[in-house]
Amino acid sequence: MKRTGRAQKVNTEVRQEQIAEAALDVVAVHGMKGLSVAAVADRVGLVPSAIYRHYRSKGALLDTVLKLIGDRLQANVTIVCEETADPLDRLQRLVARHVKLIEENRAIPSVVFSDEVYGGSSERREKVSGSIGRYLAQIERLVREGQTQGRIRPTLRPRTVAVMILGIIQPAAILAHLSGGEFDLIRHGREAWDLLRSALEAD
Amino acid sequence: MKRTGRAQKVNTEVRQEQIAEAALDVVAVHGMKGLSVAAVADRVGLVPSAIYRHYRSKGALLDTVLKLIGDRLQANVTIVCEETADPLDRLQRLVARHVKLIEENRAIPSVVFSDEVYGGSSERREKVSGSIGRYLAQIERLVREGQTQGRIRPTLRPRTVAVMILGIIQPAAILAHLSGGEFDLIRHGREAWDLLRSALEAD
DNA sequence: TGTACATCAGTGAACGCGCGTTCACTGATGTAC
DNA sequence: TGTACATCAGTGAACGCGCGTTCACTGATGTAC
Repeated sequence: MKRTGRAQKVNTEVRQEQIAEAALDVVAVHGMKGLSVAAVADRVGLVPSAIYRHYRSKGALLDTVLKLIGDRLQANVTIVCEETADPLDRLQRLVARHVKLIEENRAIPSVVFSDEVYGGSSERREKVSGSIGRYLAQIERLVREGQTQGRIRPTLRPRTVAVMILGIIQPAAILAHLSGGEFDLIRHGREAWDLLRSALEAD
Repeated sequence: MKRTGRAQKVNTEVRQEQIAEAALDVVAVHGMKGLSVAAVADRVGLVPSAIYRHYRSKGALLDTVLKLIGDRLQANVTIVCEETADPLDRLQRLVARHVKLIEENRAIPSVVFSDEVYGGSSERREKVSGSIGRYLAQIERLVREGQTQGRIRPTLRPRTVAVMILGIIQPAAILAHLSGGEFDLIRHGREAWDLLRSALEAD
């Protein structure tokens, strides 16, 4: 990542997005500990102080990255709802997309569960909490639809099911990372969903 | 946490444990970001440099804390195996104990999934990976026992089930923390286990 | 039982590194006339 | 179409804070004789 000569001037809105993406890349490679302003700047081909032309602070950059991630999760919900009408199929596809999103973006768990969020300002924690809450609410909605249509057992609490669906993906993502890619994320997603689905389906 | 006067001299082995416990406390209250040598020393009633009489470095302290956590997880497996012989009951009790352990020790997820482990030296990551791997292996063993006894469907892959059991607890723990204790961890543990159990049981 | 010495935990001052952030300056690009 | 000026992204040096770590010193406790 050598910088040679002066960087080209680029419109702030474009740079902001470049920088946020670069931050995700840096985390994917070097982990949250490696997420320094210098590293991000380097990746974009800028000097560290240049970052401050586009973000008020490192925290503001982090907030943007978090929003980016939240938006992508939300987008998946929209997409699967367009792909199929069947609630169980929607859930199945959502799991698959979530797994794929994390596979292609190894940085996501690191960022979302980082100390900066997890132990940081209550404001940032509340924002992430809200983001996850909205995602869960969408899943619950799908579950309820399935119950209305008699496809999912009506005695199940939608929230419990929604959190269990997160539970298919999250530990798997962490194991995949810790084990250095030895763990088969996609396979687990498929098998765990099949198992959960059999428990959800109405007789 | 005022220190008044010189601290009492205490045997190293005792101090080491005090310090490790103090570290867990500090993380529980202030998160991983708040885990400084100074904060830990303060909690024990020592001066920061005194920590180095008992640990070679902050990293060595962290390793001890990780071992402490790993040991407590392992202990739960031993206990539930003594409490009952039925594989499904063992698993159920293990889930309950795991949930309780995290409820009483909010620091655990913060430490285990911290950047220091997650993005840190591969050596530390491998140690934690091994710890979790061993825990999973124990759960798999219980699942296999259940299958041998015809209580659990033989077509299920033990590893998938084991990871799903982690998946009951882990996202719940994170939600509980992020939402500021609004999320009912124990209730989720119970309901999610009931749902999973119905999917596991042989007809 | 008393004395001299070794050991070892605790102390406080100081160091140094990493890193986020600031600031005066540069130079390119767009705009007004 | 050309000139003067304003705007704004990029630069590099410097600052300062937090924090892990070191080190010479202290003083209590245990041990040898």
